[in-house]
Amino acid sequence: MTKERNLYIKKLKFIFIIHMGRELYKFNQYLNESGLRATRQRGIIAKTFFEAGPHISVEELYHQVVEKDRRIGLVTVYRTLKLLRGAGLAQGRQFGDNHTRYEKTPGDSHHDHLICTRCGRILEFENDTIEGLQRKVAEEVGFAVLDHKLELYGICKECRSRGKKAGRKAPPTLS
Amino acid sequence: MTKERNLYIKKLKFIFIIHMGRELYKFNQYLNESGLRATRQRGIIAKTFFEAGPHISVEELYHQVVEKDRRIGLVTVYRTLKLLRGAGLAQGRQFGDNHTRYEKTPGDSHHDHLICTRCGRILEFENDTIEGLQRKVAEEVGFAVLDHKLELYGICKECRSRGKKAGRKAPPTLS
DNA sequence: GTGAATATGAAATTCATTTTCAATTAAATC
DNA sequence: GATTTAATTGAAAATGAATTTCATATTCAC
Repeated sequence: MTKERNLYIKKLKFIFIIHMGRELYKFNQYLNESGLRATRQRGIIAKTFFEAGPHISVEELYHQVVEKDRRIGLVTVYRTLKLLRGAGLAQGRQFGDNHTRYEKTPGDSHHDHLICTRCGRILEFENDTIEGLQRKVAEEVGFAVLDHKLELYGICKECRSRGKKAGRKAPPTLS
Repeated sequence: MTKERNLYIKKLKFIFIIHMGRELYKFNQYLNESGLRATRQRGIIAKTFFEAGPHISVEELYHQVVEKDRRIGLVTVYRTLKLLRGAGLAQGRQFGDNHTRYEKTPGDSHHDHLICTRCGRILEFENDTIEGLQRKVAEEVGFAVLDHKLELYGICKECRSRGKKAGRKAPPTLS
């Protein structure tokens, strides 16, 4: 009976890991390798983070987490985000509004941001030519680029057409 | 006697303004136009700022200011920097180390940054081709760019050659 | 010189984030 | 399954960059 039971438990674990998702699996791997615990709270927070839209703030993530488990504290969200950063699964970004935004670390790709200063919307883009030129610029001064940030601030398409509709009036406040 | 005296005072003011420097003059203009006072503290702080090296932190600016006038408080430095920003004469920058750096707002030009993650040195660069491509990328999605930030993080020339000299040893700590 | 209103410095406060501490809990071991 | 160890948690406290409050000082128009 014991062999069958162990086999049954192994099957359960296997199904659980498959069901978990790749990023969550990676996070658990990181925890194990680092001698850290895979707690319920960390699981919920990480899962919520990986399912969240891009550029989520701590406050927002906390709200989403609390909907799943009311006992989780804000501190634990901060701590788990720090771990996710350490695991290379999350990156913090600051777009000048005092609220750090978190996004999943891209795999092998890298993207940059267009930030609408009117409505706060954040768009992503990629351009290989720009990235190549960046590398070239850096090499000219003997600088080895490891990472970069390119942020374009302006008015998005929607706000622009909204501005036209409003005519000469002040644009709507979207604070 | 009164006419000669007024003429003499006008001459003094003229010489003072010439001696002041262009940026300081602009700051004073901004203060006047805004109905704000041109105080001794603001003058010292602004002058110190305009004479300081690029990418100065608040703490550093405060230290330099205090060497000129010990009675000036840190709060006044913050306040004056805020005014300088409002006047379009200063810009704050965050390179991810929790210390806002301030630099003079460039006239009609714009520059970007190379940041050495090892020694903290910050270099500036400009590349018109990249800027043109940025504008093009944005236009493709109907985005009107007003401002941008391009930051390249990596290892500077000096740290790279220092790394070679150190051979297999850990590079020197420059914190 | 006068006086209204801005500005200052010190202390207090705010806010995003981190640390402390007592209690809880995950996971290794038996 | 029971025990043990040490990581982890949540609440409260603390940190640090930046801002606000408040009584006093100061600028600048008249």
